Amino acid sequence: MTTTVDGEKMERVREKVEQMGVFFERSGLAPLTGRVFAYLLVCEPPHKDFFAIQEFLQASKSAVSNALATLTSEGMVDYITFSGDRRRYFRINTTGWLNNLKNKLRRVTVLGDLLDDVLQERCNSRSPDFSDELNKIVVFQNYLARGIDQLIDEWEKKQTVS
Amino acid sequence: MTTTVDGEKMERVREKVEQMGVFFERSGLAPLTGRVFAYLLVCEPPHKDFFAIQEFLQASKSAVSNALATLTSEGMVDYITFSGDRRRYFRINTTGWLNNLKNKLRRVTVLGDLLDDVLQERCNSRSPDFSDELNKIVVFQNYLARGIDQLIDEWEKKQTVS
DNA sequence: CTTTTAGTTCTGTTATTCCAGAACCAAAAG
DNA sequence: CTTTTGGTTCTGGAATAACAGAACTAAAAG
Repeated sequence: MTTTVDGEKMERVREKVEQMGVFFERSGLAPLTGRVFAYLLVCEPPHKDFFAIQEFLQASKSAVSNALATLTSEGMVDYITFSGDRRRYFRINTTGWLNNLKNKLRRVTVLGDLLDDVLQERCNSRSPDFSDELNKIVVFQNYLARGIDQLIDEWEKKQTVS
Repeated sequence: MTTTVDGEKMERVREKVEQMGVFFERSGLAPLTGRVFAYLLVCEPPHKDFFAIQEFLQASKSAVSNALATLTSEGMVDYITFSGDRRRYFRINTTGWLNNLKNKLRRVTVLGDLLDDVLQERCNSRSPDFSDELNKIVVFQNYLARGIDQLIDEWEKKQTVS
């Protein structure tokens, strides 16, 4: 029996998937890939087989397959199986995703490194004022990179304790 | 007189522009827009007029114009003028860029907020173990968001002192 | 061995992004 | 007022990304 309450919940889920889908899209995933990930985050139970995903998102097999392939290769999704059922039940890989998030955060060093090269090149230029301001940004980036690394390390320490 | 040394320097500049251009591209800018920004970072002196940019990047007027328009509207670039010369000399707006970087960093809260909604929806679901892991990610995100905010605030405090 | 199922890979189409070229505009110079 | 200069806006095309559909594969079921 499908009640009105279920229907409303369904509607909220759909909205959530679109909303979060856009977020993941903006953070680098293809539109459908983002929505697959979003769906796996909000669906109940939190693992779905290929067809259920395809059905919910009204997408083609190939698109879903590719989306799941990139997500699994990124470590953000994996799957479980149940004996006597050869379907794969895809789900969020929380630890993989977390590592992903951490790695992205640690990548704040990159800009600082690039700018460091620029400063090397600029060291005897005729515009020291600009170099100074650039240097300020380098310092800021390095300061933040260090800080973020430290935050992550501390958090990991806390995790191993508890 | 163009010496070999100048030529080598020029070559390094070109490489740098491509390299950094890719970086800015990956961080959301259109390819040419990224290279314009990269060029303004490495060029000497660090301000160039429209034609110089166009010339260096071998791009069309419209493309350069649009690139500069988006960069200025983002506050990452501005321009100076010199009396008796109606050209605009475009340059990196270091403070605007820094604000940009800060704002992007502060946006780490977004994911946490989105996931918080998901957890609300999940609160009486049949898979508390997954909810727990999701919650762990929410906590991590919030922890980091707070930490980053604090890092930025502290850095700003240091700046006002000196 | 044949068929079905679960999913992948290949091929082509559609949509979007990115840029070039030309028309256009405003201000300054002649 | 006309022309030149510095730049913007509009229009179309080429490259790329995202997806659909069909062909394909491997394993399981019959």
